[in-house]
Amino acid sequence: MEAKQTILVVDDDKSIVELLRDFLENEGFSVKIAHDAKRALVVLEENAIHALILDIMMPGQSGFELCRQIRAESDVPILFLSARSDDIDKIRGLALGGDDYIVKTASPGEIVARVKAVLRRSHSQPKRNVIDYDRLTLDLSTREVLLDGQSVSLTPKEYDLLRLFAEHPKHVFTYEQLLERFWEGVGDKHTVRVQLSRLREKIEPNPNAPQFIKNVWGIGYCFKGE
Amino acid sequence: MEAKQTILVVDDDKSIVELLRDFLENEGFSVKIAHDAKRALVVLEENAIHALILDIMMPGQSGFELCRQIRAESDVPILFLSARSDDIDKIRGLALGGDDYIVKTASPGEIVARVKAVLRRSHSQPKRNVIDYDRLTLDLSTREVLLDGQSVSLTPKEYDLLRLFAEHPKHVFTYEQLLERFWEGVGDKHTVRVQLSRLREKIEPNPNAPQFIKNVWGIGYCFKGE
DNA sequence: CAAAAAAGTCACAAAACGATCACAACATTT
DNA sequence: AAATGTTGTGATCGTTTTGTGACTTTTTTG
Repeated sequence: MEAKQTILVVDDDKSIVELLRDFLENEGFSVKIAHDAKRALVVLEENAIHALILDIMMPGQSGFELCRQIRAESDVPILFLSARSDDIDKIRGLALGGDDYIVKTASPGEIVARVKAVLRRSHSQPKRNVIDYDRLTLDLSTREVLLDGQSVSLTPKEYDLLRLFAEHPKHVFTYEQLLERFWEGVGDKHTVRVQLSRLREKIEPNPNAPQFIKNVWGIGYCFKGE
Repeated sequence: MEAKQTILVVDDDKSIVELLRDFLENEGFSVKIAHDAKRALVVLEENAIHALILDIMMPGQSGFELCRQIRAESDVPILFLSARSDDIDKIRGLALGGDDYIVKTASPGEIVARVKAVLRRSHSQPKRNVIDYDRLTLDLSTREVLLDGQSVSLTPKEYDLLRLFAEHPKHVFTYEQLLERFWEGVGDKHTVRVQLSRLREKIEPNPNAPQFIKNVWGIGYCFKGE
């Protein structure tokens, strides 16, 4: 007794778009098409879109940039589409807010399954804006951070960093990725270290033996959520 | 049923580039051009490239060096292009990460066939980010290494070495190749031995009788994955 | 079997890396 | 404009990693 769900497919490659449209319509989805980022935003505005499939590589504005723009306003599930699966590690590292990642060579069945999976997730969990670990809690809507129930006041950069880490536990972020994301690519590893040192000072029960933000030698940092 | 694949051709010789472009476009590939290494990296960054054709001899940075740089971040198939066929023997075994080698005098048909072959190979193996042997597991995205399920902490160099070996089981790497790849060509065989000794200490169940990294007398080392 | 060459191990020093402090530059608020 | 808070840079110190030399063990060869 469900209404038809609408998926927006964004890719400049028409053959891929057609392919995906076939798969998805066969499974009972309604499909909208956009061939570039600008058009995608328009379609998104004018239709009730339940999920997006987004090509990373597109002429003009990239899928990355588009994702960021969409995320600024909406939490609609986004699936990234990439030609090469080794891109996917890089994308995960960038933590752009994609909900899943598909390789273009994936089978029709797999693609449809992934789409259904993110839809299921987004339905059952109508947006969680609190990240909760044993002792540490982030409220994403108010930017409030609690350590053992006590409010901790973080600067903007500290909070943004912590949020990225807390949203991706166990993932190793390289210095380069962090610089890319928080310092527009210009800057020094040292800057990252100092910033994280200050963050630890505030959120680590014992900053000398960090529990949450761990260093990975020669590479970068990683968040451990128990 | 497949999307257009994009090939990046890197060669300073414009006539060769044009020739290759014609061949490949005739076969339905999309072709990008770069005349030097620097430009190639930019193009690679900005486009979804499915394979590279790389001239070995180029002014400035050589094809070797470029290949190494690319391999540091990606597993995109690389075909080397050389004027003389006797160069090619030298290149093979250098373990630079090239996937095939073409002589410049090869026929259009052969070149296209080679390109298609590497593409097929790279597709059928959708690039795993976990390398799994019976007792040893590498997670390429988190750089985590497990021995019998137990986490092993490796230094950056140890991990990089292990990864190379684990990715190319049964392949014999000479001291020279290892020095070339991990020590920028400067260094001593002794350094390699010590480094591998330390690595064995950590990953070999019995370091006195190595199971994974075996020595090849007088030549170098080799990884046995059962 | 002995000598030579290659490989392995250990210990120590040099180099690279990470954490922290202090201070200056910059932005924000009042 | 002063006060306050935030962020980047330089200096310093402790830690981890890595290269080198001395020494031992193993393998090859005559």
